[in-house]
Amino acid sequence: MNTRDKILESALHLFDEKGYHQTSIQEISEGAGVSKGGFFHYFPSKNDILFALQESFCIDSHLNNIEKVALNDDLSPAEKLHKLIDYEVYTHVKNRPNVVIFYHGLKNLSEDKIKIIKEKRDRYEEIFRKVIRQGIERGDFKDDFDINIVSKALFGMCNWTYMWLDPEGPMTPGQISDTFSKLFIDGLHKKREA
Amino acid sequence: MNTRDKILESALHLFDEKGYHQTSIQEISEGAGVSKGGFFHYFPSKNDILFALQESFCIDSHLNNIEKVALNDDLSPAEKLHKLIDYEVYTHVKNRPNVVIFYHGLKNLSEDKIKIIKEKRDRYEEIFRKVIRQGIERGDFKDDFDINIVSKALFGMCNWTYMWLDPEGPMTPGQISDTFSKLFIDGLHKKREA
Amino acid sequence: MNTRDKILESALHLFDEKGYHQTSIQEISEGAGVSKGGFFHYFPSKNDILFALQESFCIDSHLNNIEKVALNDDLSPAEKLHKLIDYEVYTHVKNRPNVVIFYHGLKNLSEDKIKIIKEKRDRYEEIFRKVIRQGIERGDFKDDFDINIVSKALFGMCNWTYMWLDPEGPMTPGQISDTFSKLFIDGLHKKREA
Amino acid sequence: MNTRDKILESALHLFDEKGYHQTSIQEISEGAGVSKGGFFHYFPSKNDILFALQESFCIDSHLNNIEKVALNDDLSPAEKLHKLIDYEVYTHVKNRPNVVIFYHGLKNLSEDKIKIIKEKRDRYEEIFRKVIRQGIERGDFKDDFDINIVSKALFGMCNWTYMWLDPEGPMTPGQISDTFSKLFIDGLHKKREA
DNA sequence: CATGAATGAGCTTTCATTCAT
DNA sequence: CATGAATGAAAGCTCATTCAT
Repeated sequence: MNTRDKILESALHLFDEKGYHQTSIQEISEGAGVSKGGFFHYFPSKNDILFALQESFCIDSHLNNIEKVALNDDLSPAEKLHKLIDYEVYTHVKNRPNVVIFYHGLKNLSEDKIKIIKEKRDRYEEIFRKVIRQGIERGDFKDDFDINIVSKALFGMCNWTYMWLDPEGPMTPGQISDTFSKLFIDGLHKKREA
Repeated sequence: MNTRDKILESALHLFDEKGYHQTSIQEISEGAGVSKGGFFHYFPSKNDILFALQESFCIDSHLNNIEKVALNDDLSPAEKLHKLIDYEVYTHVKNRPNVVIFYHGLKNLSEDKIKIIKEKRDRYEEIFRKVIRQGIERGDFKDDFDINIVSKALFGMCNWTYMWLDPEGPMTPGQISDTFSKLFIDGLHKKREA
Repeated sequence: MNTRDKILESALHLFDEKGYHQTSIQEISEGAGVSKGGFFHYFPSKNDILFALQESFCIDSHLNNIEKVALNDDLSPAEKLHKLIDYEVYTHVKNRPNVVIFYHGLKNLSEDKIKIIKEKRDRYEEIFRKVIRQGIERGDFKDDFDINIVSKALFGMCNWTYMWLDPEGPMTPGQISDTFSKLFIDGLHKKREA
Repeated sequence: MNTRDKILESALHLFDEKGYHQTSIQEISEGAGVSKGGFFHYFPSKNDILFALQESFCIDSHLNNIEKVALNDDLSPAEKLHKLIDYEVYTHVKNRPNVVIFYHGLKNLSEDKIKIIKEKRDRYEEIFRKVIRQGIERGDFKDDFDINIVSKALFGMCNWTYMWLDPEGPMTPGQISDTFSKLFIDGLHKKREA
């Protein structure tokens, strides 16, 4: 691994553990085995490394992955949603540090960088909303919901995992996303009237 | 309002806006109309004010309020849950600054203080879990769920609101908690087989 | 002398000796017998102390002093000029550090502060120009000169002293300003044709 | 232009614009189109480039040029002085950056280098003093002046131009040196008694 | 010749905290 | 009670310089 990546990795874990502002460049450098001056050889400022981390995580590959699911019309909306929830929970568990930074480091970026990240985030959410919309239009899902609130509910359920889920613990992402899916999709489905 | 409370309020809003570490005692003092030296008359350290805020929010009144609902056996588990979700969303919207500090300021406290807060938080969650358990035992709710995951899903849905809900915006807490309740409780209910 | 003044004095002499940028706040503080933190108790930034020095020197008392000479019509323009040159040289020799900062520290100030200082400087020069103009109008001085160039020549002659005059050396300000006056005023006077 | 000269030129203009200490080797290198490492191939340290600039300007050609004037005995002392003042003002206007560095960069050199430069500067001034001495000895100039003060007055007048003269402005060096010459030489001449 | 990675010392500034008054 | 002077540690960052390639 090259020095630049060592610095990125060191920063990633420290930002996750202690937060952006509580992490000093001193610590990042030490963690990467470089001098403080060395840090600035690769990143013009502390803020830039935060942005680099945001970008490296919220890469388009994630968007592509979920888009592929959303466009696969061999699947029903409910099945799509199940897969998306799987993907979401799995990604969160496997990339906890990135997720924490993604959601809580945003406010430490400059206006224009925030805009860039927020746009990507919104394109991401839109894919979920679209699938829910499909389910409603097909008559599978209840039609008296505000799609926006529903999607926020879904993201809350999934994203909150980083607050309580111990990646070293016994629960697997699969168990969790199964429960989430059943709960959420059943909640969404129209009741089958007797 | 006495000086101590003025300091607490000033700190509360600054911690919410800028975060604990990004807020200086200088600013807190100015916001409260005291000198920097004055601050230390009321709180032995910056950290103590954070703890004071945590305690003042997670006071037992909240616990009492939701316990009263949980113990009111005129209500079915589903009805109880609806009321609890209402309470949760409403509390979050009306006390956003406290909530933010409650969830994200925790890591800035010392070990022993963290323990005190976490215990209260767990007693709170236990009330929700108990109601869900009642619903399962009564045969209303599905019985193939891990209660812990279900309650985490519920809290995620509700707590995440502070990440997206604009208290000045057009959506009312009522709208949101209604959607959340319907979604969640329907998801929980056993399907009525045809 | 109070702490603030000690800091100002320490800075004044260091800025003179080594220049603004080559002087660290560390050194200023040490020279004043304060901690580095103490410096910032009195001045919000390094730049502010430079401005404070500029202002404390280019106070209006200087302007008033030379204006009094310029307006005293018991004196001929030549006599006024002699007195002004005396004042100029004397002030420069007695306040060398201030003068150096006044002329060479200007570029380190922010735009708006530069403007404030430059205005005062121009009001100062205008008084000299006015006296020269009087001499021309009275027919004492040559009338084929650009007053602006003449006044710049005068200031060059006088101000350059800080580059070569050793205040501890044997030459007195009086000697120097006498030579300057005779040289300059004779050069200005119309030749008495034979 | 070879790389070494490109570096020198880049440094010259940056030192003039921003001062020696405010200019980084980074900037000099960029301005010259070399890498930072490349800089150190041509100059062992930042200070050496300053000295190189001093030397390259205060080269002996200037000394030779004015010496030629001083030794040309077809000219009267007054005529010599006029030509010297012309040369001085013209050189200053055409080489402002060098002049600034020459006068204000001196303090950033080491003791021994300062000595070398100061000696050259003094040989330069001595030529002016010699011409003034000739004028006195020939009975043209007043004999009650300290030659040293007079020559400093002359240099002050001429050198100060870099503080106020805009090379892009409307005034030509010729206009200025004419005024300076008339002013100074008339001031120096004995009055023609009626 | 030339590069750019890497260093270490130093800079300005912030800030929680102490303490004499 | 309350102030504000004063401190010391640490922060983010700059920069001249060295050196392996």
